[in-house]
Amino acid sequence: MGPNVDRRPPVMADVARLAGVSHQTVSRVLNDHPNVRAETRTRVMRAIDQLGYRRNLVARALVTKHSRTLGVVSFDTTLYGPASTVYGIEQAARDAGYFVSIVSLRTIDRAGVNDAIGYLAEQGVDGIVVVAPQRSAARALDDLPAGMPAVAVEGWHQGEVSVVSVDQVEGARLATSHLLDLGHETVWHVSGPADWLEAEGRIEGWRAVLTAAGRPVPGMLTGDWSPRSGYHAGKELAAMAGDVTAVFVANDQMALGLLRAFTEEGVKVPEQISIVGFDDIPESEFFSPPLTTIRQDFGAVGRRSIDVLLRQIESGEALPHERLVVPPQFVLRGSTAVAAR
Amino acid sequence: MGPNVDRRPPVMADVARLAGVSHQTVSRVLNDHPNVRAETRTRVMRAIDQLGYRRNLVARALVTKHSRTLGVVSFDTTLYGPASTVYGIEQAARDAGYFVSIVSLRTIDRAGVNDAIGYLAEQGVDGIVVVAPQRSAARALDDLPAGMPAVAVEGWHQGEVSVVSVDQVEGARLATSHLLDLGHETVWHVSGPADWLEAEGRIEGWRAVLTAAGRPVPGMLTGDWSPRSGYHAGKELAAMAGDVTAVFVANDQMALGLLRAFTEEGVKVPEQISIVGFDDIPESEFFSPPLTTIRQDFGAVGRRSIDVLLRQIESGEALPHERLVVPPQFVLRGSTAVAAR
DNA sequence: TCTCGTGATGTTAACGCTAACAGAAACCGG
DNA sequence: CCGGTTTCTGTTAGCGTTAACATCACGAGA
Repeated sequence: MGPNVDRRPPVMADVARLAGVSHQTVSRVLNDHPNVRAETRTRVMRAIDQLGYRRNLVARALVTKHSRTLGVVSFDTTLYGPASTVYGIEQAARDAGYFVSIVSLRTIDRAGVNDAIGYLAEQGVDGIVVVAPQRSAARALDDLPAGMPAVAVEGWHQGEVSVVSVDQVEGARLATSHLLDLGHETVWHVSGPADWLEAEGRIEGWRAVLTAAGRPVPGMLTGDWSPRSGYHAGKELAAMAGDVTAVFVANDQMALGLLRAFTEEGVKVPEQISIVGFDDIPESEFFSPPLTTIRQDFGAVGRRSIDVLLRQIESGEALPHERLVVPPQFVLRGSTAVAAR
Repeated sequence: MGPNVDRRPPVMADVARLAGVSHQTVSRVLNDHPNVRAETRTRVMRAIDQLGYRRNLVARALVTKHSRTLGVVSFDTTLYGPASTVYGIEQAARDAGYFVSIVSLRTIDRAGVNDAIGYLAEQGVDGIVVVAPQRSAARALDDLPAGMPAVAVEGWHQGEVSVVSVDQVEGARLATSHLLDLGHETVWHVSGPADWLEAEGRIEGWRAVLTAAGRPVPGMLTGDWSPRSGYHAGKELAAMAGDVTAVFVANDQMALGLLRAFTEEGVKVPEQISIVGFDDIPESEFFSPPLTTIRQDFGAVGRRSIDVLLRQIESGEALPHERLVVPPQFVLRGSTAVAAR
């Protein structure tokens, strides 16, 4: 057989031998070190692609102490919100030259988040993004490994890490005010599950607007984000037909469930009841009627969180904790109308 | 200050010193080597959590040549299908003790997929899953680094890798046959974009059933998976009202667009036109009317692909290429009805 | 001409871990 | 009670890279 009998992938020393230089010179070429003669550089480059050499980032990470990998801990990345956020994170990270290692938790609790963070730390990530939309999960950030740069997304504002999130309270304000402006006496709310920070923020904003306007605050229905739970809430609301004229639903999927229930019960939207959702999922525009909703810019959240994290990593120091808020946007469509009188 | 002045994280040697053993013994404890005295083991364990020691998997990977990390290359993980598949992959991988490093491509072409695979290879992943739903992307698998275990998901059946996918052709058959069984003369089709393997499979199954039944094959409309493109297709179809009585739409999101267009044009579903979708996204059950569709078990696809990949990795050999097919499932709901006569 | 700085390269020593071998202690049957 | 096996532990040598320092050649300024 020929000279390369072994199928072992080439290493730096092989390239060096072929190019007639030392392995350190090869390293310098690869890392764009300035002090390399142009001719030497091309000779090395030629050797590199003659051998099909790829550098071993594991070995590199061992000596530099930087893996250029970021860890992401998330929850049910099947949902539109988390999926979009993680996508934004991944894009931003890759643009900055970082890899992303993901752990998607099935259930989200402090222990689970802690384990995930632990694994990622062992694996040598340079920093961690935790998408922690639940209070219990957010608390896990209190016991991060010392010195590990981290950022929370949609998390809690208190504690030892920076947080990036959409302004949920403001979004709920926009939704509720819009309905009040249309002349509705008050606005009902179908909320997300307890313990979810987003659900809490939306409740807070909704309640604040009603209170400020001196309106009665109706009892609240609680769902679990799923269309099915929205459907059940819709059935209840339909039974109270006359009383209810406006509903702010904590996400678009539940709003779809409401729409379905109302259709079945012969309640007309927006003629009898106005509905505002939250998220602006791609489907919302094509509901019947098209859904008025609050858009969250998940991509921006992902990008901002990587900004914050990389600033921490690259400074090497423990920077003061920031709280970045991405504004939500009101999207007017066909599910809301002036209150009937 | 006390004895640990430096904030450098502890290494194996520190544990060894504290436990009064050699670092190798610590390694043996960590790797569950059988030949360690019980008492020594507990002494080491005590030292480990006294110091808060975590092993450095980078160093470990350098010597073992295994990172226990899998690479995943995917495309637009914001869509329900890819998101669910990636979720399934991640779950299965973690259950098997592997990490997952993800690259989400913005646009999917051969060069992009190749780059992604290259990065992952440098990073030292033990194997790669490519979610390659487009012909062009699937072709990138032809030039994988030699000896790199890999599996394609929703990919092409030909070439040098194993493939796991849902049986698209069969799904389309189920949809089309159902409509024919209801007495419709023929079935129209709104397909996915050209070059997508799933779109092609669905067209093939649809056409096969019509041909086999001796029915005319109507002209086909082409969308891009988005609700909006379905909406446009719906407008066209509505204009041909009398002629069209049944439509098989290549995914649920486009079906939603059709539904919206039909509502606007006063076309009643299912009374005037029956519709079958594809995917069974969580929203479909709450469309108006609830959508009859074909369910894809994305989770199963993810799990099977990890099975195949790990078998390759752990055997260490180039196994024969498999083609695993996950059956689709017909879901009857309210958007289809017996043909009007 | 001599020195000194600078640029280009080479040499050596880590990084933190596991593999491979070596040695010591304990156990066994004849 | 002795050779041989088994069980436990230690020592040494890498894995493939970069950092730090050493070396060498060359040209500029005195």
